[in-house]
Amino acid sequence: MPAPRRPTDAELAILRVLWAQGPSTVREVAVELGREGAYTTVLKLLQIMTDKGLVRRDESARTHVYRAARSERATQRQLVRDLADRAFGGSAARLAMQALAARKASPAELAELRGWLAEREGKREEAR
Amino acid sequence: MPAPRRPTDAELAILRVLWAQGPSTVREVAVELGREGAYTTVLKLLQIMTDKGLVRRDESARTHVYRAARSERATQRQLVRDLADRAFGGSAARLAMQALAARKASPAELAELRGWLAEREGKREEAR
DNA sequence: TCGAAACCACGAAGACCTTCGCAGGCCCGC
DNA sequence: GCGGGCCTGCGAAGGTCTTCGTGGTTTCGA
Repeated sequence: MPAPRRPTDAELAILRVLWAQGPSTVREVAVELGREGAYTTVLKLLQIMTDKGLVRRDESARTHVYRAARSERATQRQLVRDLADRAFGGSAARLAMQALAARKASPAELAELRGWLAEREGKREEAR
Repeated sequence: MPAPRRPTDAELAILRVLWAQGPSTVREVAVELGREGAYTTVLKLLQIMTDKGLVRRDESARTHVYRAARSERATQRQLVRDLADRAFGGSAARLAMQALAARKASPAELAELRGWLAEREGKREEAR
């Protein structure tokens, strides 16, 4: 694969449904998106995404079933890296700080983040 | 302003030059981008960005001077919020953690981040 | 069996992005 | 004064993204 292009907005919306619901038919995706009326639009997008390798299609049944080709985490990491490069001089840490400044995080999330940092700190200590 | 659309890749590249160098002419931007040969492309982009309100143009001299309309931080926050909504269910904290996992941060950056978190912790303590 | 419903493929339309060539105006050095 | 160089505006070409209509096929129930 020659460097997977970053998913577009519409593609990402579909991927989110697939990640949340698991393998789904066109109709299931359309319903979840609240776009049941635009069935063929969703279908076309899924066809394009299949060509791009963003999703895989199971054609064994008459009604095809689609699933995301890459995991949510892997895609998130790609998007984050991309944004870091385009707008933060490649620095993920600066991106992280702007993220926390841009939007309030719940106490639970902050605690998780602190824990994550503490663990990393521990590893650095070990390495000495 | 009716919600400024997210800058495209080419626009962001130009904005980065303007943030780094301050108000600049088309040529200065083109040179910094290493695209002096594509002068009119840069010019066109700046004209479009002026129409969109992404940059402001000083036409008092024959050679126009452009400057970013919004600060780097404000734009970064917008982009981060956008990405959080599109790919992280709106959670900035999860975005931040993925960012740190996706790309190594320098010790200095990690220290800064820890300090930032500690400060926030302090504020929460005060608030009690 | 037959018609409606559901499904897929395809193509085209319209919007945006990016690129670049060309034309016209201004300014400076010779 | 004039030619070359630099500047801007304009428009069009080519690509991608998103939307949707049409048409053909399969399936299922009355």
